[in-house]
Amino acid sequence: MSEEKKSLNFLEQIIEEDLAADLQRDKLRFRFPPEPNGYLHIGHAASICLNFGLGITYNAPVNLRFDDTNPAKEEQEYVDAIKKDIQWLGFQWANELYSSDYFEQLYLWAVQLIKQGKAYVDDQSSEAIARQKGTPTEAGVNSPYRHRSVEENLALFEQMKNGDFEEGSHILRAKIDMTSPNMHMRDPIMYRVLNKSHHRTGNTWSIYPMYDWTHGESDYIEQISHSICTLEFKSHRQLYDWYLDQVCSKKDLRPKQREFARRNLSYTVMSKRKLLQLVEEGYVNGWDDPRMPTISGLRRRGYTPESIRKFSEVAGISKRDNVTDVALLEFCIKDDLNKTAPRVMAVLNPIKVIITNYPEGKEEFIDASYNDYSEGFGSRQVPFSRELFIEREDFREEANKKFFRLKLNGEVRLKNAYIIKATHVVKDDKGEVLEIHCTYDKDSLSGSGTEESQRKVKGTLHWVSKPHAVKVEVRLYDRLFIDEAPDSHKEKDFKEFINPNSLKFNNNVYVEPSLTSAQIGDRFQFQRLGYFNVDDDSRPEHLVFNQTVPLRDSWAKIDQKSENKQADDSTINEILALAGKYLKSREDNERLPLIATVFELSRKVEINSLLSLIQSGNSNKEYLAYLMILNSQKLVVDFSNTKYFEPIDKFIGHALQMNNSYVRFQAVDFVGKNLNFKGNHIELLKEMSTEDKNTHIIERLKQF
RNA sequence: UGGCCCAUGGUGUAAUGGUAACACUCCGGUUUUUGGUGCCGUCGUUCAAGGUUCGAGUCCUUGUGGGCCAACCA
Repeated sequence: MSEEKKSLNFLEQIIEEDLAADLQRDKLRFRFPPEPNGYLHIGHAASICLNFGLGITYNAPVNLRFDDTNPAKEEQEYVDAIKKDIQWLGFQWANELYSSDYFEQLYLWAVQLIKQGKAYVDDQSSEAIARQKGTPTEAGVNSPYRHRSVEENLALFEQMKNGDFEEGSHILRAKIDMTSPNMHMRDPIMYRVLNKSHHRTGNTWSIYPMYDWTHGESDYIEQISHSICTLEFKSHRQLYDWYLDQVCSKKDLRPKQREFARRNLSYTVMSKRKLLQLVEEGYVNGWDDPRMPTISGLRRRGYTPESIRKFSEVAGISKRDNVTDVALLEFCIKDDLNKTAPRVMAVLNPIKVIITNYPEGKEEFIDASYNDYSEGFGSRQVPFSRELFIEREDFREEANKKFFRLKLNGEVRLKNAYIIKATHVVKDDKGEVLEIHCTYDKDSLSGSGTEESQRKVKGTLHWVSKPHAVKVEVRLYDRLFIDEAPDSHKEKDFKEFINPNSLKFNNNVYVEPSLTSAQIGDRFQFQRLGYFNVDDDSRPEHLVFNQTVPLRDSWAKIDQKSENKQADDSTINEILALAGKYLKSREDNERLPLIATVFELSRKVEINSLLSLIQSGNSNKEYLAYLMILNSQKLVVDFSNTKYFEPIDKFIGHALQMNNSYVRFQAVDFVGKNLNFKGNHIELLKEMSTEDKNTHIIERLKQF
């Protein structure tokens, strides 16, 4: 019975307050106002899901309004792409509208303002106007044309409209206040002369209205109750309201602008200008390149509309600057596809297996479910024969018992098929394995119900029958940038952080024959590998798959660790627990013995074990533990060796900026003991030496 | 010599004066014919200092830090 009360974001709260005050529910109306000068991206999805979501929860209309007041940048191509993306996301607008629909009304209102002495034509150059405008800290001065007569203004504006003037020679300005602390109130431009053809109005106009003059009035015309935009428009609100004051009648609804923070995603850029740069300069193959954070790129990559809507929902809405971890987006698509994608088998890096006791020329068709754990997926027939492909990574001649896969004299289950045992290998002259010879247990067929089929074998491999296999192309993607926030570095161009390995082609992939009927856009889980979809470039004779996102691979982590490292694990876990206690304890007399124990234990830890950990740690506890281990190693390890220096240096850089003062102290202490780490963080350390909140840190910094 | 906005875990968001919560990430454990999924668990000085209050993440003041504002762009 108890219904979970979902908390409202601050915009929903504003709406609820308005409803509680005097706004009638049926007056609620929203809009999504893209400028058709680029493609929609995942940041826009936040706004789309917000506005259209509001429309759904309040059963209110949502208009799609193209903000097309600048004919120089806007194109029909973008209009079409934007409409397609919104529909694909699953939303339907009440009306498709254009700011340019209101050019006539806007013009009439402008004339009215001139007549009221609230707008004037300025003949100065843009440079002169900019100079008079002042700066955020200095007031502007009035234009010499500010006090023209109404008649003269009317005549000039008429000439502007008739196309009698050159571009840039005249503008219409609102007469507000050149000394306002808000730059937007310093006689803002309402109209400029632009002798350009517009994608909708053609050559009817040679004057075009500016954003501020257009947006609020368009909201008013459409009777939008809540005009939601991003935070950089906050300072425009005063002007938005001023313009509204000029035309709003008491009996009509007066729109309200409210702002929220735009959504940023780690390891990518989100501004249209930068995305356009990536497209135009060939860093990616178009707006819908699967590496792009555009809606069209994500769609081509294999993302579902549901996953993007879910992402927008869980990422939330607020007014704080943010960089959302791309892992959250990846979680959303994996979560969706895990429930919806059929499982099939594909081998990305094939090696041949010959089952020596399987009759030559024999083939059988095994009924394999598309999803073992969920109803309704159905099944298909998968061919099995004497020669198969498995992944090269799934075989080792020798391996320890943590390796659950195929090794010589070891047994493994072939998914949906038989248990096989590797007997020997055939190699080329370079010693590379060409064939793995195996025997199979003919009574062990999956699902046959025999005692042999129920045997527990530790590993299960995916496979493809060699004579039946279909060769396809697979495209593997990695993040486009190697830096978490590539455009946050003031001194550096964001393109310096482009990942050179963001796209890999693999033309030597074998898939099961059922996939020959796959259509463009179809999504699958390639068993044990990841989620893939059929790319737009795919043809029946040459199938192309995109890797949407890989499956979690916990083996990769285990495999990286040596035997030594695994022995270290328990020690490190112990230290981690102690570090947790340390953070929790309130008294120094609790902490001191903890430190002593940690240092004692730390000497047992090998530096190599630590290296892989420090690159993934992110909690205070982990940072503190790893720093204490590092601090105990001074005598044993040569930190100047670049193999150690680089990862540790990066780690220290992060640690110095952590909120927790114990973490910062340990990091500073480490630098103090190992001065070669000072170089890259010198600015930060200088700043800390005067400004850190913690006096112990400042004291420690004074020592070096 | 400015105006405005923001500050809660590694990340993103809740808590609407009354026990700081949820999700992701990370790290453990467990289940498993996907080393996937699922399930369980570990990890917090609410930026600082004052003030108001029986009680402050929340209200006030002052700092500090970050962001936005000087296109004939939106």
